[in-house]
Amino acid sequence: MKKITSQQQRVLDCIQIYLNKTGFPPTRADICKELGFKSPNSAETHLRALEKKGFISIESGTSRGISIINNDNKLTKADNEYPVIGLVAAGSPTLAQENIEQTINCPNKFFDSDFDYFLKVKGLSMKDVGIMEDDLIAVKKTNEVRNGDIVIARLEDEVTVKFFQRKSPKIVELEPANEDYENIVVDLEYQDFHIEGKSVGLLRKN
Amino acid sequence: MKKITSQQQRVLDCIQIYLNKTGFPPTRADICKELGFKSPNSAETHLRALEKKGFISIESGTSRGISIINNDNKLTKADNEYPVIGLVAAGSPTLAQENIEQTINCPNKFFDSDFDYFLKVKGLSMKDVGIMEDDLIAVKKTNEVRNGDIVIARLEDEVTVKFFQRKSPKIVELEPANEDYENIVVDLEYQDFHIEGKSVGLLRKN
DNA sequence: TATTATACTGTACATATATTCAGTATTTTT
DNA sequence: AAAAATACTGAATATATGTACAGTATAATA
Repeated sequence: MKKITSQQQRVLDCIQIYLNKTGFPPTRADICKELGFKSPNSAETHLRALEKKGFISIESGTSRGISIINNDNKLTKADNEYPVIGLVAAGSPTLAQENIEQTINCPNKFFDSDFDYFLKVKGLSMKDVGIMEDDLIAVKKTNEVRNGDIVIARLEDEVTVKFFQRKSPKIVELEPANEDYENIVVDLEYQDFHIEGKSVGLLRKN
Repeated sequence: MKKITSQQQRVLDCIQIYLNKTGFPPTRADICKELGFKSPNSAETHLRALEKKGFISIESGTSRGISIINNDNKLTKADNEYPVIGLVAAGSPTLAQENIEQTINCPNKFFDSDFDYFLKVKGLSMKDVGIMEDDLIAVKKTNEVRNGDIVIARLEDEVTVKFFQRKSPKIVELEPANEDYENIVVDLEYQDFHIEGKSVGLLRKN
């Protein structure tokens, strides 16, 4: 099996998550929507690369004709095995094999909304709302968030958990829940900013 | 679940077999080809009937947007319904029917220790360790607790969640995690005191 | 008995979708 | 240094597909 690139891994994860959520594979457009691509050909070329490397098979001329081949990896466990991903200082919290610390067996409808993975929290920037170090946040992958939502956001190469506040069409503010931390003002025009998802619940083991 | 007809069962089986074989659901035409129908509407009407009866779900306007709804709780044998008990100011958190607000389906080995019920938290006396109002504490019923454990204790008629500290054979201190609250010193000789259990985890829905 | 559900055929069409072509740019490999 | 792979945008198109409409016929139900 040839080496997979990080972007190709994101596409592969996207397919698996879509499958878990809906029961059928995504279209090229679905992948674009999920990962922020603007052309269906972006998804297409990634799919062809994944097919060439043996990670998926594609049925030609068939809508949603994608199937994941190597099902012995941890992503394709039983429906209710959720990966736990460490909140690393740099890079996105991808579902890449090396980022999965463990998996947790959890009912699919455990929280009020469905969700995609658990994120292990580092730091105390949200301690005033009871999010402590090593807590597990149930994250729903989406970029449809509202003001006041607790979001998992990537700013440049750093991933953080903060309150989301849209100040203007081009300005977003990330607000911590800890007086020792400052608000982060994001200028969407000049900074690389992406919403990974939002918190739909929390789990703590002690 | 309503009764399924033999033809509808054939269609349902066809979908499952197609899924196992290809990894994605069939189209109407695929079903027709497999079962010998000559009109896609034959498949369509069967699908609508299966949807109406709750066997499948169909995503409107979506190619191959069929997913089989499996209510097989045989896979989730290790799951259990755990009661959620409100933390009332007076009285013990008993498992009496009238105290159970709801139940939550949760794997038995969800937390590091087994547990007996969820306690819904009132107040903010433990906010500095991230236990907020309406959080659900997983409680293990026991009176074997150690210093520093988060315990659910009853003092006279009041139930609270606090840190446990044994000061002497007859003196116990209950310590909040909130500077606005005072430590509670308990004299076991003169006060009615009982350990209901200890916290082994926490669950929050938002 | 009237009505609804089941079980089809057959045609038609809007749109969902795969896929090709034309570009640009960067990185990796040979 | 050249070639190949990666990583995209954007437009265009053939076709794959869901789905509505028009019928026919039988069985189950109220």
